[in-house]
Amino acid sequence: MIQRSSKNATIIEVARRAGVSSATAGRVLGDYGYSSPEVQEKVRAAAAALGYRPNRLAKGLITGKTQTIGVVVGDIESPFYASVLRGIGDVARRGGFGVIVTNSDENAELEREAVQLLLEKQVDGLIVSSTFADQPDHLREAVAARCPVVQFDRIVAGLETDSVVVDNVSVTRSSIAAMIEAGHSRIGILAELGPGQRDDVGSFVANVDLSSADVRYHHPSWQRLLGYLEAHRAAGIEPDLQLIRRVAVYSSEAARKEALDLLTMRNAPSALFTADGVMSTGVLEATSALKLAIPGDVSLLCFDDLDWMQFVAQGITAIAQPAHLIGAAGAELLLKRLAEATLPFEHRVLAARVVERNSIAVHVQLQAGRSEVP
Amino acid sequence: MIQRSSKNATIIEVARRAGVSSATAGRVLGDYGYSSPEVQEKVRAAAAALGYRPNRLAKGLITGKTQTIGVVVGDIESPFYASVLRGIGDVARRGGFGVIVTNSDENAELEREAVQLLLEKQVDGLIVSSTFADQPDHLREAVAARCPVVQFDRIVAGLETDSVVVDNVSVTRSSIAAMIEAGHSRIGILAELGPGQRDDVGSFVANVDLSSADVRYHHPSWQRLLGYLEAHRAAGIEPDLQLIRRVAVYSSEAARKEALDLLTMRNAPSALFTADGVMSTGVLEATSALKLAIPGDVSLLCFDDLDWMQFVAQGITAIAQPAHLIGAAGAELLLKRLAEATLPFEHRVLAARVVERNSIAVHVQLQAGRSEVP
DNA sequence: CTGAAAGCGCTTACAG
DNA sequence: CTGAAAGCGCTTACAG
Repeated sequence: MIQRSSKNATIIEVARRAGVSSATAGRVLGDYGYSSPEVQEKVRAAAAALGYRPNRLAKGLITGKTQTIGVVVGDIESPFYASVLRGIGDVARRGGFGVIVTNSDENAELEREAVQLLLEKQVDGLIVSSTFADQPDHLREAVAARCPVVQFDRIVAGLETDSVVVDNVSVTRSSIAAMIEAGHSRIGILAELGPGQRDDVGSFVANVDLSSADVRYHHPSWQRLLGYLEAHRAAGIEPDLQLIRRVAVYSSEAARKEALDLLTMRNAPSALFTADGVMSTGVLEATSALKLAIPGDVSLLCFDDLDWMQFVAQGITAIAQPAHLIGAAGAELLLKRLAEATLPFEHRVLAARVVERNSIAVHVQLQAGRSEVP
Repeated sequence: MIQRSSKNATIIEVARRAGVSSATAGRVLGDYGYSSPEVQEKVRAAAAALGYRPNRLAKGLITGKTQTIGVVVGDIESPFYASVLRGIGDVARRGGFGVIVTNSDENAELEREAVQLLLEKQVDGLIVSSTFADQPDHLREAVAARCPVVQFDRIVAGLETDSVVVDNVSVTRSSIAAMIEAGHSRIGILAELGPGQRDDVGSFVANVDLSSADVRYHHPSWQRLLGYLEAHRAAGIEPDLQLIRRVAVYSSEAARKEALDLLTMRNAPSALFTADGVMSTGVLEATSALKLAIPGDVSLLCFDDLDWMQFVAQGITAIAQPAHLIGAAGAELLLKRLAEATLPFEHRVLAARVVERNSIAVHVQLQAGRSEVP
């Protein structure tokens, strides 16, 4: 009969009931050290009778391991982060780890507080999409405290951590190349291009070294711009700065305005590339206001970190980040490092998938030419 | 100068450096008991110099409080649960709590393991959407171990817990009433109606006591059927069992088949009510296959626990659960109980919102009549 | 207001 | 293979 008392039985009580020392009871219950089969049976019986439940706090205090991963995301409500968390959670469960999740709201101070809390809770490792560009002191502290960190989506330079990102440059390059091949020569790009770069777009376009390793530290939307530029240069098309729209803030309202301006300009683009889901939403609002059909009047290719399914449902080609895999890969890297601290740091690059409706290839779906804007 | 050593300083080292006892250092750092201003200053300086970071494991072990909430959801990737988690996370942060999140995949065994893990980690309380109908032993154990539980979305009967749910019956009743008022007399309903009821639909319809308090323990889709029934009875319409479709599984594929059958039956309904987002997806696939317009040929009202925005974007009226508020309310209830264990248990019922595009009212948007099915 | 001592529930050397 | 003792990093009575 399992005892359902209010306070949980301890190893000492189990030991007393089994007639052994607490060290021995600990060995069989904690599954370490040696113990004879007879003793094991007695202890387990006593534990079951008392409804013994191990206290992981005490174990963590003594072993220095809590079997807990701390995660910092921008906003758990965003489909991208939710999916990443799913991937993390699956791998963590298999490894017997718990996951503490915190939202940073992409806010520096909240991120710092979150990391602090997680370190105080003695997490074994941290998986973070950091909002910091220059001052990642809190992450340095974590590393210094021997708490391994895995970065994903965005990478802060100069930290000794593993990382997982999507190959933004190459997947954008090949997708834009397909648009060009389909007959588009004037392709607009709408991207946040917010943080992480001091340059204005013009000097970025003029000066960026496409072969530099620093590209990995650019924020995703800048990397996507890079892929856009590479595709144009490969095709011998000089990119028109008028077609490159920096929305600067992560807001569909701002994107809508920029898109309206882009679509009604003289010599308007025949196709649009949006660097993320919020930008896409802005474009859809703009085309709806202008009564333009998509696809048809305008071809749209959407790099989506939000809910790409809704775009695909509308016949729009979307580049879907493997968000679930990002999380799983991050957690795998972390668990690997927890198992063996001496591994060299790993920078894992995942390929995004191009997703289309009815399996129509990108270059088929895209059409050159569009009707006049009213 | 902050020391960045690999192992963290303890209260004992801070005390030594400050020239006080560890008890005193603990008092000022832990913000409890008395200490003179001079001592406080010395201790704080020493702590800063050593880069002291409190170990919450040790504190938790001794106080019995970890400042951690455990949450069990079906799937963090679902927009409904993600939003609930956002609400929980916000309230938890304000209260200085961390949140450990686990996915049950609506699987009994995984849910049991998750709760077990959370209890071993000594969470202060649990917020759970349980998949269990009859055997919530794991939740009983939690309550017995003085770990307060808050249930949401679905409620298991017979547990001494707080709970937060949406008022499924009344919001469905009034929405269906609006459909009836708009001229629909044959309204189809597509609902999972899976777990939690032994009855078949016919005997449920015949026997259910609408005024019974047990209604709160029905699963959401059964409650929504109840609202559907109430609206019909209030309007003096005898519900046609042919129009009530039990999909039984939570699958859009199954919903699509059922919807196809419903829409092509003799005397087909002029309007459809779908009890959740997966059912809605199935209906949209079916109407698309039949080349029916929505709204127009068919009026659709969707009770959505998934991403209602995409339905609204298509001009469909949706009933949106206040998922964010569900989470916040759940966390608030929990924190309240943690502060004062003797409160009576609370069953909080939130009203869902009816969301429409362009503020068109439900009864305007719904139109009677539909074209023939090919 | 401060300190010495005990203890939270475990695990870890170290003897036997 | 088992037990007595020490200790993880804190907090809590209890004296002073």
